[in-house]
Parts: sequence; structure tokens; C-alpha cells
Amino acid sequence: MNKIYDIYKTLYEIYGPQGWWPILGHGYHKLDYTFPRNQNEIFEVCLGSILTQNTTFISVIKSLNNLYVKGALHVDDIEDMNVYELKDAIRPSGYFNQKTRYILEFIKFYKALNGRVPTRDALLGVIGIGEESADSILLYGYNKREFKVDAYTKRLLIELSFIDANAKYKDIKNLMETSLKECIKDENELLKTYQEFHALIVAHGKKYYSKKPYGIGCILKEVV
DNA sequence: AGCCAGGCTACCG
DNA sequence: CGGTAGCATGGC
Repeated sequence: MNKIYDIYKTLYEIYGPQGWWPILGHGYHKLDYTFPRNQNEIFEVCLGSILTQNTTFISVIKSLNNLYVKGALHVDDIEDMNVYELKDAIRPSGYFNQKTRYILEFIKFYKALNGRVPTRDALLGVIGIGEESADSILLYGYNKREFKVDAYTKRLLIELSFIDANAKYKDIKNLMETSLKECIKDENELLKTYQEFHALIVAHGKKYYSKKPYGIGCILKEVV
């Protein structure tokens, strides 16, 4: 046992299972784990990972639904779609010019995979896919054990004095993965914990780590 | 009215 | 290398 795992258990007790990644085909129900995912679901996770960059998932759902009602929530349909139509569909998620470019670049990469699982480095080579998006795609799309770090994760760990402000993505990812591997030996259980933990951090982060000063009322300060 | 959102790239020193 | 402007809409 260690403090990181204690944090996970506490968040799980408070918020319960989050069931990420929500898939439109499942009506966005919670706890819609599919293992393994089919190609449409994998692609939807990829699309959502790009669309949610610096954007709330509520807005992403609107964009995905715009594509869905056009019957275009699939790789080939988006590729063939008029670019202005695509921009208009994803407008609710913001940065629609950038994200349209990112999506079209990603589709070229994705189709070249031919159904195979991309490496993390290969994903990072795609324009528009940074570390968090790559981990998001691997963790939630491909069910790979890659911890996803986001702004809330960093704020939380700074507030709880696990890291300092200049910690890099890699450092934080390594802290989380190393700590959890100490406690969880079963690979499938470890995967599910990575998936839940990030989602739980977002749930908690929205409440206590959105507005400065961060961490007011955060119960985790009494846990670690 | 202003700040924030489940980031990333390009460009600067 | 580290730091930062720009990207855009929507919710509160």
C-alpha cells in the first residue's frame, strides 16, 4: 500500500465507478466498459480525445452527436465529408479549425494502421496528438496500461506535495504508474484502475481544483 | 463580465 | 531546453 493508492481508494469510495470512456453508441451510460473495443468505438475514443483538448466533454458530446445524426461518426464518412461541414459539426468543441486539421491528420494515420495497435511514440508523431491525447487513446481506446495525466492530476499532486510545480508529464505519469504497480499485480485490474483513477481525478478536480486557490475543502489532504 | 474547460503547436529567448 | 501566445466555443 502507498499514499497514491490510498487516494484512489478514497476517491472511489466518494464518487463510485465512473465508467470512462463514455461511448455514444451506448447512450453515454456510465459503466459501459467494453473489452476489447470494436473499431468504431476505438475511433470514437480517438475523435473524442482530440475534441476534448482544453474543452469540457459536454461540448464534445454535442460535436459527436452532430456527426452521429449525419450518420458520419465513422472514419471513412468524416474523411469524405466536406471540410466546412466537418468544421461546422465540431464547432461546439472550440478550436474547430485546428481540431479539423488534427482529425484529418489523425485519420490518415489511423487508416494506415489497418486495425493494428499504434505505439505511443507513433501516436506522438501525429500532429495534434500530445502526451495526454496519446495516453487517452491508448488507455481508453486500446485498453493499454498507460496512465493519463491531465491538469487536474498535476494540480492535485502539487497541492498534496507529491510533486513540485515544475514536474513534467513524464515524471507525473511515472509516479502514478510506479505507485499503482506496487499495489496491483493483476494486469487487468491494473488497467481498470488506470482507467477509473483518471476519471475519478477529473470528477474530484472539477469540484476542488478548478478555481484558485486550489484544493479548498479537498478531503484528500486528510488522507495523505 | 470574466474565467475556465478532460491540450497542442509554433515560436521565442 | 523552458516559457508563452494563439487557438474558439459554451457554461457558469
